[in-house]
Amino acid sequence: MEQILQDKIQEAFQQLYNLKINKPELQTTRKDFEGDTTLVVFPYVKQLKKNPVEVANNVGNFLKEHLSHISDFNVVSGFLNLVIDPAYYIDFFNQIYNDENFGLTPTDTGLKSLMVEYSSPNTNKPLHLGHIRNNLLGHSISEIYKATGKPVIKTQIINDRGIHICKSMLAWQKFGNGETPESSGLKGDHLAGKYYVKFDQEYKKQIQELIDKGVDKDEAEKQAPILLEAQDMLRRWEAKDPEVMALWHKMNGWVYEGFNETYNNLGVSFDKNYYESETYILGKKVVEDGLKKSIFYRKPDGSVWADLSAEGLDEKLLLRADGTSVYMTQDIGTAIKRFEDFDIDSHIYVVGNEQDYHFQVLFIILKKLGYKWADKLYHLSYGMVELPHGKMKSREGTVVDADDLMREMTKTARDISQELGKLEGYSDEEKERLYRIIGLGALKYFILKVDPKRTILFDPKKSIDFQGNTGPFIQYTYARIQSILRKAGDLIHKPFQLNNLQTKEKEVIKLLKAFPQAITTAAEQQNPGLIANYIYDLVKQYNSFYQSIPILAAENENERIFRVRLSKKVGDTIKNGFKLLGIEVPERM
RNA sequence: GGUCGCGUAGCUCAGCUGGAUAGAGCAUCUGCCUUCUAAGCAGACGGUCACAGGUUCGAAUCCUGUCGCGAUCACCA
Repeated sequence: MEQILQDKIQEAFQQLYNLKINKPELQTTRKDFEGDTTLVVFPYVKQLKKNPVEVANNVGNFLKEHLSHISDFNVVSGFLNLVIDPAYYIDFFNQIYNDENFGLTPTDTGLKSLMVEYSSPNTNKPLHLGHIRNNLLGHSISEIYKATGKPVIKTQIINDRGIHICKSMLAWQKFGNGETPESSGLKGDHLAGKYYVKFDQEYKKQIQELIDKGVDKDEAEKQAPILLEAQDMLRRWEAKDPEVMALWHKMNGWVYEGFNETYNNLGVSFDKNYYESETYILGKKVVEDGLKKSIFYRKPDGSVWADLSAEGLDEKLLLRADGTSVYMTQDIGTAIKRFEDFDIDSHIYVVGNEQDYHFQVLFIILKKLGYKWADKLYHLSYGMVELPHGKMKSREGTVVDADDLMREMTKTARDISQELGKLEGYSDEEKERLYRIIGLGALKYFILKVDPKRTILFDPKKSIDFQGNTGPFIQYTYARIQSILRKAGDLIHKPFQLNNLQTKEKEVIKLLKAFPQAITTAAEQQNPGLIANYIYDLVKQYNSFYQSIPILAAENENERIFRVRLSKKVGDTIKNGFKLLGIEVPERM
């Protein structure tokens, strides 16, 4: 329809004014004016040097005459408001009604795959609130891309090597007394985290002892025996000392189990894991090749650098003087390996905005190295999650743990639900499942609806609202629709004839129509919030319709059938849209 | 100091490829359960879109500058 209308408008200007115009942009008419879609004629008036009202009227008349679906029009200054015949909406609705997957493109389009990296944890401590935003964004953007027909491979890079890992291993070895997840009842990642903290405490104690003995602070920080031990352990790790390797495998195993539990609860998953311990070697090799080709250069001390001053950036270190690799080196290796391992043509990194510079540099270096996919790499950068009293600091104990938070959300959902007492006849098991769906729905929606690049303010005490623009509000609407469908019985299968629509119904259909566009735009902008806010608009519009005109109370059976069907379609769209956000939807609540 | 991002109602956020009177939710206040689920609906109150210029028929939106907040500029990851 849009297409036809645009063509016709071009034709109108051609015939009436002999003016060739670009594809005109149409916008939805503001609610306070009559009409469905609006053409702004100001841009053309300028070229024609004519009165805007006159031009708009002429074009309006032309369209009304030549297009059957334009039933009327009105002109307000330079705005031409076109009224579209209800039959058009009814036709459209009937077309999409039976398509359960309306708006979703199947993933067998033959397109090449997209790889999405997200989560990317360190193996020395559990996941926190920041990871939750990361995971939700990564998972959701993957689902959104799939919905546009692009196959997606989800991956994470597991940061399983380095001094921080040795710190928790060492502290466990020294103070752990053989503690295991089983013996302590702690999740594996929390156990590792406990000893990481233990290391830090011990380290600080030793520094203080040295300072008391008269050693100066900087020196004390370098000399503390426990730090020297950790550094020694790292050297032994790199030399593949069997004892250290055994410990490393054991503790990492615990951590992975813990992570998997968190991922499962959060509803995210990965198709392929990369381990830093496996990819950093390739990075070193590539950098050395680049050095031979003079893409990089060596400083007198032996360290290797990339000169990016031509790009307006700095010099960047790629290999230390002792030949060991840095973060950048590893990421170069990892990127190349991924494009070798998989038939992909693009790649998204979901990583916080504190690494904006890192990725800017990484992409330029890969381009310099001649990889033609380098300009198909994207950094989905997102803002920090801040707490009311400031930033999260692990040392100050102000980190919000991911597992705790999810448990807390479920508890809040339980408390509120029990207060409302709506779940009679449900088994305890069903109830618990529902509390989880609602609690996590609240959390996920709260985080995803915000533009990724913005900093989020998260107040754990107030927890999360269940009213207004929230996940549970939308879930509730879905549950109510299911209730209508149960009561409506066979009504839904009956044929019907309808010639006119209420204004609200038209609004709801317009929104349904916009669903595919919302998905495409969300994918392009890598912003799940667009879908979240789209669904909210739809639900809001639908609710206000539903309340003012009880669906099953219509006198005319045709109308009743149509309203039930419209409800079903709205329900389907909520379900499909929420799936893209990784949010479940309840049959009853 | 250089670079990047952000600044919209008391609070949390939409809107930003320039369009009509800048929108929601929370909070405060007023109505609505004999209606398919009131976790809802209708309404009221609330704004110098940080500030100052510029571009134009038209700017929250684009450009420049200023201020404020954050990130980054590591031989950490």
